Amino acid sequence: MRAAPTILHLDMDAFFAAAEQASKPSLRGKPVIVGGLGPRGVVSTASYEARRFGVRSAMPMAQARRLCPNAAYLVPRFQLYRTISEQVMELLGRLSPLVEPLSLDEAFVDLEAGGVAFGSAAAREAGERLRRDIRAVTGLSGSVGLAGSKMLAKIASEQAKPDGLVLIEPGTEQGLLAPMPVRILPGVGPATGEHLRRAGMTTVADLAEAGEDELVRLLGKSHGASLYRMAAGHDDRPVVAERDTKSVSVEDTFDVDLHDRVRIMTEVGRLADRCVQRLRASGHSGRTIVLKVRRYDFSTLTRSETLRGPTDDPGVVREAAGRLLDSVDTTGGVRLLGVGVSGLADYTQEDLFAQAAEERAAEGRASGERAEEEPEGEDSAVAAAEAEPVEDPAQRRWLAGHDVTHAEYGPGWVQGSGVGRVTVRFETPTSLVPGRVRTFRVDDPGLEPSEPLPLVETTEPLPLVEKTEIEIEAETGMGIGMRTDGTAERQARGGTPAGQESPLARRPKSRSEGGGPGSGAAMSRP
DNA sequence: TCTGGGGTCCTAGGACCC
DNA sequence: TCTGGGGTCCTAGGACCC
Repeated sequence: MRAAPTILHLDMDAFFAAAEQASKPSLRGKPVIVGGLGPRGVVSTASYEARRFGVRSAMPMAQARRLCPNAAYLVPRFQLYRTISEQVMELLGRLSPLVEPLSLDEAFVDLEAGGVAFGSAAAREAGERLRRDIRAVTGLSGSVGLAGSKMLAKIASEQAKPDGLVLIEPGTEQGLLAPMPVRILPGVGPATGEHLRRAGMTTVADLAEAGEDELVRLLGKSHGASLYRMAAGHDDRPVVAERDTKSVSVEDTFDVDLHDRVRIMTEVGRLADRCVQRLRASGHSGRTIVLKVRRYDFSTLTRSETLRGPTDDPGVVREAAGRLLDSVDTTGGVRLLGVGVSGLADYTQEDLFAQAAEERAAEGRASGERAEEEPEGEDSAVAAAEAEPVEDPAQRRWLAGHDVTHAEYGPGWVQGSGVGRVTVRFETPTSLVPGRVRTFRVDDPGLEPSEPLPLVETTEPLPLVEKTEIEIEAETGMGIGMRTDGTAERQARGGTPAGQESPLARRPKSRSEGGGPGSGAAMSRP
């Protein structure tokens, strides 16, 4: 707990929905709901206009449609959000080297470490300037909390929403915290909240009065002790810039439950391949393979197997996942399947191969031999992706909200599609009035998918051009959490030999199917 | 038309080892 | 033929967060 409010928490307002409104003038001031549009989708983010109807994050989409039938329903466009996020994080980086991103739309910044503020006045000024800069660069609003600890900075930004700034003056924390409901404390979710309520504790003051021993007795040593400290306003957690990834996983919820054992095994194989692609893209291999199965009744189980050493071989992960599936009873039907890898090691098998090849090459030169190139087998995950159905113009999916360009009418976005037709609204982020709507056949030769356009007019173009593959990954729900600059990041940490190609750079431009319902939906809690 | 997808951390029991 | 006490790894599940 520091004596000055120099920990800043930034939270973008209704981030996904706001980004869509910024890029689609006809949606400004209207309810917008971003999330999975399939039968089992949930809301990722609702615009403030939609929240007035009671729509909330994590709500089933069917319920949102009942509450707010006239909203615009859009599928998330992660590449757009990621691009905006990078711009925002860049602005944060100017304040301090200590920036801790929590998600695409949220981060802590240590202003003292950046030397930009050591007292209240300077901190407030930095926060207001940041909000202005974010609006100027992205066209979006963010809320800022300033306090002497992470917990309070986050509570402050929550109070500042939307589009505001709240500074909690050190010394006032206790009085502020005491009457608040326990749920505002980090680590108190539905289960703990209910647990505490049954014990007669509903406010932070109740927790502080109960004492540490009582909370430890109720919630266990670690949870109880940390909660007691939080309730007393004590939070010394530092802002941490870099965190090591601990696991990589992918999962799919199916529109209808799967019963056929062969189909289930096929899906597990596909998930294993996708998981390995992501694992490699992140520059890791891993030892423990995890299979996740959610049954028809929503009961969820996991099975795991730890290998003797780390792998990033899709065949190995596939087989392990398959063995794990063999031990699971799937009668009754399967709603969700997932494959994950944990116990990560820093280097990919590719790197190890490359190192081994280099060593052999060195030996070869010494003995006058020529070292063999590593065979192509390493890319079987990519090969599997290539084996996906080839794009057929008649089969193109026009996802609601995605950008398109028409040869005659220019840039626009998909407003909806069905029964062989696709409806497009022709407008851009900088259109002054809502654009005109036209309907085409889904196989109209003049219609093409296109990249998101910059939200604000800039002197320099946004770096969107070279990210096509990632965009496609995002559409199919495969790109979540993947950095577009993974190689650069690793180089910055000295992890990648100079000149080595990013795994992403070799990814084929296959528009793989399977972006099922809600695939790609991620949370952006308001 | 009830409940997504990607993570993190913690607990607890059993195996195994010293 | 009573039965010690860790430490660490592995597995499974649960809570929580965005």
